[in-house]
Amino acid sequence: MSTTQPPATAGEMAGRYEPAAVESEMRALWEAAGGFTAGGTRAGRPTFTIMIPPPNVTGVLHMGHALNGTMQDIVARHRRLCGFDVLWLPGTDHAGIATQAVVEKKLYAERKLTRQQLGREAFLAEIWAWKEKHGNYILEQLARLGASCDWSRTKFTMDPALSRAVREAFVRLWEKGLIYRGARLVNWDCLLQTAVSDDEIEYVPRKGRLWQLRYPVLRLAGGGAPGSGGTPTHIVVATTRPETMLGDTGVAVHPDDARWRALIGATVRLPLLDREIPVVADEGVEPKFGTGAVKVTPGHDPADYERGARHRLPIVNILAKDGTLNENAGPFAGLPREKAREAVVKALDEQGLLGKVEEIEHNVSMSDRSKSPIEPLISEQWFVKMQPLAVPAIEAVRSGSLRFKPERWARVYLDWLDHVRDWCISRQLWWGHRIPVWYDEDGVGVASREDLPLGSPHPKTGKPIVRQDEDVLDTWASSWLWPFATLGWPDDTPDLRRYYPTQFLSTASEIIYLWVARMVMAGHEFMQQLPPERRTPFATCFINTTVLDAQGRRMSKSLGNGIDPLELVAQYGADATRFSLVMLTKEGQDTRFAAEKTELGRNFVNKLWNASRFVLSRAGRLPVLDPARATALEDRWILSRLAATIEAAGEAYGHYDFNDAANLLYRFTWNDVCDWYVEAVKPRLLAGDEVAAAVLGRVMADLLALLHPFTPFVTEAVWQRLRAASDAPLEGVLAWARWPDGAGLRRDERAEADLARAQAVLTSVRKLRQQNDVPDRKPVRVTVALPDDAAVAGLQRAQDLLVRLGALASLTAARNPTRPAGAAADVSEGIEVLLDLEGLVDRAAQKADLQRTLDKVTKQADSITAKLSDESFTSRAPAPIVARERARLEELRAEQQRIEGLLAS
RNA sequence: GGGCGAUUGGCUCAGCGGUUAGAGCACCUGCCUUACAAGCAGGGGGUCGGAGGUUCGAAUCCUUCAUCGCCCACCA
Repeated sequence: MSTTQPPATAGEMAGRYEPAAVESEMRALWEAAGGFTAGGTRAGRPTFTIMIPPPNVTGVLHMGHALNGTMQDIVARHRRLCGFDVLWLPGTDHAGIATQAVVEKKLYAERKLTRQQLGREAFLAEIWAWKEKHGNYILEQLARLGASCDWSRTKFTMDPALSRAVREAFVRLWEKGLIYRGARLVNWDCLLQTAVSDDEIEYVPRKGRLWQLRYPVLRLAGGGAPGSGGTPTHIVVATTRPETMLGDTGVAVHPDDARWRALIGATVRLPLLDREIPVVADEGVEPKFGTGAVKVTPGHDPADYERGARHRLPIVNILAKDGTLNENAGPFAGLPREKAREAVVKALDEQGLLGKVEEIEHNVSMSDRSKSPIEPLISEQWFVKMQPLAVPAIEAVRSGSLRFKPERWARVYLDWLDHVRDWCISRQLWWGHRIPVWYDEDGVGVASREDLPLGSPHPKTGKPIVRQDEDVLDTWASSWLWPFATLGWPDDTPDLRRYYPTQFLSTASEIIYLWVARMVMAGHEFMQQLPPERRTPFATCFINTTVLDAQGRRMSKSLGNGIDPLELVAQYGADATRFSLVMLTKEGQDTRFAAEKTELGRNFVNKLWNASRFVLSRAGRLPVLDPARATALEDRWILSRLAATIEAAGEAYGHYDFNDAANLLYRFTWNDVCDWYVEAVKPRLLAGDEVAAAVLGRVMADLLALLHPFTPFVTEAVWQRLRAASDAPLEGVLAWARWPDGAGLRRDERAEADLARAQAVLTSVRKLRQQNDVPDRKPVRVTVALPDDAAVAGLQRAQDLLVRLGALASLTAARNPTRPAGAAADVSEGIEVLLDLEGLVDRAAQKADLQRTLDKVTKQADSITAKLSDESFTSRAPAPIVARERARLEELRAEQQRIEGLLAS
């Protein structure tokens, strides 16, 4: 084998932008320049803070993260360019259940060990070891997308400082009486053996059965015998979970239901256990469903729990924590719930107490985490009273200290807060913040900021402490403190004072309840040293769109339809991935995405790269622009367009309208700069024209800054090259440069109109060339007829440009020029363009084309004529609108005449 | 059962009361023009889901229907 020099890649040879090398080079450049650490030399400036929604430590970057990270980075980079001291703080969430599950699985796969076998301490050590090894993976992935986070301030929800904050918050709430422990019906995950919150369950439609069970009536309300007066001897209830009948403590019917009214107040016998239970009247029963009679199982159904409470029915719990039936299930004790269901049905059937059985589709509640069915179960849990915390969180939106974008999400937020329920914060897990409550021998609990060693005296009772609560806190009990706990709270740190509250939170709609609302509550509850409007943890909550697959389905692991953002980065580049996402993502609108769509961004980045390559290689030194010397039409035009673009882009960025900003910059870059300006100026540039070079230098520098938030790598790379070639005093690193201020630029309406007219003429010329098989570079004599003197003058100002770009032998412009015989003709915008072909014209194609234009114009003219002859329009529409229609009609008439003239000749 | 969103060229989406409804992709034609074929030039194609209404004027506002999607809700 012979060794050879690595050849230039095919891509480089062909002028293709190759992102991989540039990206790592630029990251190194930023790193060398000090990285994106907040404060430092910018300590004197106004701050702009973004807290990353901490992804799970177990996480792997998916499209949602990529989109969210891109949005935050766009804002961070834009604000940095605008001169702010930007802190974008990164970090990860310990994600209790998810992480514990990952490590448990690994432990079992590798060493056939369960966590119980290992014991609490050793198991936690395993998780920490896992976290140290893999915990930063997702942040590293984000960095590859270009995220300009302050990596020196990276936080983790179980860092000692954050853990301290969690404990402080718990104790404060405890002291205010907002934390209580109680036996409540919770959503029990039998697989993970923990409670999960309402927000962590989902309803999945499943095929099931609706069984009718017959409970014998023992005696009527007044003590009458069953069946007397024609009353039913049995009450028939319908259920999808027959095994829960073992926990029934009543039967409910609607008070107005004629079928059962006679049984209200009666006592019935609960079969199998021979318990006597009452029949109660409850408005909440839907007579039309099932049999109209509902078994009431307060221990195992949330609706029944409340119904039972209304009628003071006792609660019987028949389930153990692992999902098997307990001693209250009598003969069925010890059976797993599925087996118990069969056994109960069989037993009832044997006693002739089973009624109709129907196949139905119904919603089954499933645990988000384990995907196993949720069993509502009474258990002792810790709760936070939410009502008092919700009040200021509602006020935050009402007063405008918190804004949602799109605004409609505010209602979702408010609706939830209006009906907020107490938050079950205890989890029967090991991985998480252990509940800081200690008990004495009588079981009297106390919350404490400091650990209470076993044997030490209980601060209230004085009796020795015997144990700490076994449970840990819900993960959200740490992440709701994220906006300030990451800055050092509860200590009064300089960071906390400087960077709280934050300005921008970007997240997904799914966690408005779980996270956003709770952070606002926490901000108002725990940051009371600040005035109320400054307690709100973020000024804007930006809700991202959902990235769907090409068929419009959610991307999910189980469907396998997800796209790995890093594969896009590898294939198309980080800039291309980011830019494509922004171009395809309109605020508030879900996005259908397929990998190929990244070509959009890749092509754009490539275009930008090549345009700059051309300028930098052909222009020589780029002098500082003196706007006074930029007198050529194309120069005045592009500078005017630049002025307009800076203004519009600034506006769009400021309003977080990223899609608008990207579209606008795309068009300016591709159409205005590349298609027109660079083409117009090529000969000048190659001839060493300094003004053209200076204009290009200015346009490029400003454009790179405008695009930098979207495509940081390529813009930085070009900036570095531009800086080396330019006499302008450009900052050393684009990432910390200044946002274009438009100095020396102004809108030039006349230049824009002149150029638009020239573009129309040129398009006609090119069209005629193609129609008549005239090669692009063969010089042609062109005559243009224009509607008025102003247009004629305007076209004359564009003469040089037209001759150059259109390869014209001559250009004649007048209102009514002499028309050369045998010319090819085109009419558009009231401008008639004639190409002198000395009779070599394809008459048929010509006529067909002109006829089509004429039809269109005639149709429009007719519709305006009708409009103008309508009295109600002319009298009621605003005068300027009517005048505009009149003017438009005149133009159309003139155009009609021109075309008719051409068709007649 | 409520709430929200969507329905615009073949596809994916902009436009959200006022001239001729736009873009990218795809398509047709001609071009390897020394920045870019991941490109250049030119072109064709939609009356804006259906029906009603408001208005001088509606893709844009209102009502209603249809279809699709998301969220919330204790129909056992």
